[in-house]
Parts: sequence; structure tokens; C-alpha cells
Amino acid sequence: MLGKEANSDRVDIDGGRRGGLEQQLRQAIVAGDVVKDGRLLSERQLIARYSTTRITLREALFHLEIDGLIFRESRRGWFVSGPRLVYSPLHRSHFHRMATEQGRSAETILVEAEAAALPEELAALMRCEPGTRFWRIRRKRRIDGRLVLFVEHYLSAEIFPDILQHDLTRSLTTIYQDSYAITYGPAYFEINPVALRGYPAQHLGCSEGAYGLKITRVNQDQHGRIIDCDLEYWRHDAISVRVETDQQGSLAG
Amino acid sequence: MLGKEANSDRVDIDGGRRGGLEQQLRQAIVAGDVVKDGRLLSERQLIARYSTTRITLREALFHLEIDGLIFRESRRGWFVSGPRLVYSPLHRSHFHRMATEQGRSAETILVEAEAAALPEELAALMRCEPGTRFWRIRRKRRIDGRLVLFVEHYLSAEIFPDILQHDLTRSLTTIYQDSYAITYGPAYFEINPVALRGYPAQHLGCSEGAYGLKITRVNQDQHGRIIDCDLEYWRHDAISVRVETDQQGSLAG
DNA sequence: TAGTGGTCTAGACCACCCT
DNA sequence: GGGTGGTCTAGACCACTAA
Repeated sequence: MLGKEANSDRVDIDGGRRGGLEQQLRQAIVAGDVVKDGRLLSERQLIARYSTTRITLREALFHLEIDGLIFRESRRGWFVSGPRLVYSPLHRSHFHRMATEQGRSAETILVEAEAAALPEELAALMRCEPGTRFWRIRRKRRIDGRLVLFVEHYLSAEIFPDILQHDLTRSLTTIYQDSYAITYGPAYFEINPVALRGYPAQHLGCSEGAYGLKITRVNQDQHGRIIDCDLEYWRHDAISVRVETDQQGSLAG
Repeated sequence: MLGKEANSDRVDIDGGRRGGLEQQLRQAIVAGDVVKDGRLLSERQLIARYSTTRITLREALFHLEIDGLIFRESRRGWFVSGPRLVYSPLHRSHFHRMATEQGRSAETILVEAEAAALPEELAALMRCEPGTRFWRIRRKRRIDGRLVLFVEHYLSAEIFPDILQHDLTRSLTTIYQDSYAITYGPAYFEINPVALRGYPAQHLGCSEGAYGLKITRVNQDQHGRIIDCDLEYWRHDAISVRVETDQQGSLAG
């Protein structure tokens, strides 16, 4: 009964030309017509409403996903994205404070914490031998209830021998200060658009190959020792990076 | 004649399970089996070789595209991506030098240069009235022959009254220095994962809605005046952003 | 003009989630 | 167990590119 008689929906607006469905969907989502509690109607309901097919509908949804308007949780459905969290590498606010300062709610979930070898590709960045033992802490984080970030921390086992005895849902920044008298010094960041796969994808509940932003961060303490690094996997629509330079460029010629 | 008898290709390796085709394709691309001069075989040739359908093949290609292994030029075909260009906001090297320092070749193409009103959403960042007149310069840039960047510059018409008389395929940095005795001072960056659409997509030759990285940059001169801003639209697989802080975090509490 | 990618139809089966 | 998204088949027409 929802089927064919709704056919006029597409034809009069766009006649089936490129991206017509996408525009209709966009408007319907923004207007809240196809959204209930932040969640879109199921794909099959949308098919009926727009008299189209799975493939076509999903192509439109994928485009809106890249736009950051909606996002998927694997096999759970489509949801409307919230505003992006502003991330400032140069302001060393930790996750919870960053969120709170922006009026967002934050939550950290500990996934696992154990001894592990540093991945080969990090050995050069961490200036240590391949295979050196580190603490590996995996956590995931929510903003306003949504899982947006999976982080893998590698901490020097030498500098933080008993780190596992602390409450690892707290910010490491705070634990470092309180228990080790260590504060963060200079840091190095790499920011790459990537496809989320494996661990990060599974823990973020997104499909294999979803768009993400990977931020690799290597931290020194106040004495210039390299103390840890983070591999952060963000949902691509959940973050906006800001950098402000207050010095003149190092460029001479 | 290319069709059914090649059927064994898929079945024995993966039996049609999730992502099997994607993995096969990935290996074939890396090994160069389906690539000629950096270009993949056409979709229909690949369909025949892997005994699959357009839809299925294209889904696999899209995933490899997100991974940054291959990229599309709209209606032209699929190509193998090169290494990412390293982009360091804090080192104010301009595009050509950045590329040269990394052993890559760079090229700038002027698209248009004319007077234009500043877009509304930039008024606050540029600290000026909405509708203020600026020079708008649109350029696109190649790395190793591949179009990877579309830039829209907005230049203060007051500070650079006769900018259009210069060779706008040169770096603006150099023109500022040589003709206006202006050098870059502090800058502000915003880095967002976005979908490429409209102008940027058309000029980069990518499909509407392709995954990209948008970098918005507001520049001051050596006296602290806001002199211009850039809206940079990068192909997502062409860039890696690096930030190095050499000072202690501004975080007190 | 032949071939390309972009879009679309109309189904199907599966793995997984939720109730 | 019913419903969800994830994957897949087997075609089709169109807009555009390249020769």
C-alpha cells in the first residue's frame, strides 16, 4: 500500500535525473520527516516511501553520509549526525574537558589494557627498538552518547610501571600529573583521512571501510622524553581540527 | 565469450563471502595485474575477469578508493594513487616548495581571478562586514601530474589593489614579498573531512560527493593584519597533515 | 562513434541485532 | 523470529570522454 502510487514523488521534482533522490532525502532528513529520535526510517520503509530500490536508496544514503549529515552503525541503522567536536592539537585540553568546554557530554569506555609490543611502524616515531614492550590501552569514547572515537595508547612501560592499577577511564593527562608528576611537553601529530577497518571499525560499530580520520600523536613530557603515543580513529563527521599559529613562519627564503 | 567460463576465479578463493572481491582486487592492483600506466582496466573488463556484476565490482572499487589505494576521475576511469603529500601548517612553505622538497613535481593552473564578495560564512573569520569586496582567485594544482587540490583564495582588495596584474600561477607568498613587502605572520587553520561538490569537484575531475579534506586558512601579515584566506579542497588520499608543537601546552588546570 | 563511468530497476540470500 | 543492514545477481539507459 505504500508502493507504486507514491511514484509521483520523484518524477515531478527531478524526473529521475542525477541525485534527485539524494536531494529529496536531504530535505526530508533536515525537516525531520523521515527521522524519529535521531534515527532514520529503515531502508525498506524509505524504499517504499520513495518508490525506489535498495541499491539506489543506499547510494543516496552513502552520499549523505560522506557529507556528514547522517551516519551508520553497522547493521543497526542510519542516524542523524550531531555537530563536529572542535579538536585543537595546540591546546592540550584532554578529551573530557574539550567536550565539556563545548557543551557536549563525554564518556570513556575502557576496552582493554595490557602489555604489548609496539607496532613496527611506530618504532621510528617513538625512537625505540622495534619490539620494545609498552602498555597498550584501548579505549573508545562517546560524545553526546554517540561513539565517535577509538584510541589505542602506547605508554612507556619504563616510565609508567604500574599504570594499569589506575582508573583508566580517567584522562591519562590527569593520571600522569597526579601519580607521576609528569606533564605533557611538545607533541607531534599526523592527521590522515583513512578507511576504518578491523578493531577501530568494530569498536565504533561502523561498517568496514567507513570514512574516518586517523590522528597519530607522539607525546613528550616536560623534560623532552617521549612518554607515549596515541592512535586515534575518529568518525569522519565527528571532528573539526583547528590549528592556530601565533608565530611567524619558520620559512626564510 | 569473456563471461561465464571464468567463473572459477571467485568461487575457489572466497565463495562469495563478504569482501572477497575487494581483497582479490586489492592484490591484483598492488601486483599490477589489472593496471596499465597507472590506470585500471575498465569496469566492464574487470567484470569479465572476475565474473561479477557492475554493482558488486563498483562497491569493491569504492572501498579501495576510501582506503586511498585508487581514485576516480569522473567518467574517465580508475587510477592508482600516489603517496600522500606531507602538509605542515606550521611550516609556511608554499605549495611548490613543499612538493619539491618531497621530491614531487608540482603545477599550478589558474582557473579564474576576479572581484567577488566574501562568502557570508567567512565574514566572521576575516573580521569584516558581510559583502566586503575581495579578489577571488581560483586555482587548481597537480602533484606528479595528478589534480589533487582546488583552492579559492580571497585577497584583501585594499591591501593588494593590482594583484590581478601579476602572474597568478606563481606562489602568492612570493608575489606578496616581491611586490608588496608583505610576509606571512600568524595563521588560523580549520581542517574538515567533507564531501567534494560543485566547483571543487568539477575542477578536480572527481565525482560529486567524493571524499575530501577541506582546509580553511586565514592569514595575517607580519603586522597582524588579516590579508587573505584560502579555501583548499584536497583529494582525501593525496595529503597527510603534520603538526609539531614545540612549546608546552597552554593548558594550566 | 564506440566505450566509459553514473544511475537505476527488481529482485535475492545472508549475518547479525533486537525483542 | 522478525527485521535490519550487508552483499550479490542480471540486466538497462544515460551523459560524457576519447579517438
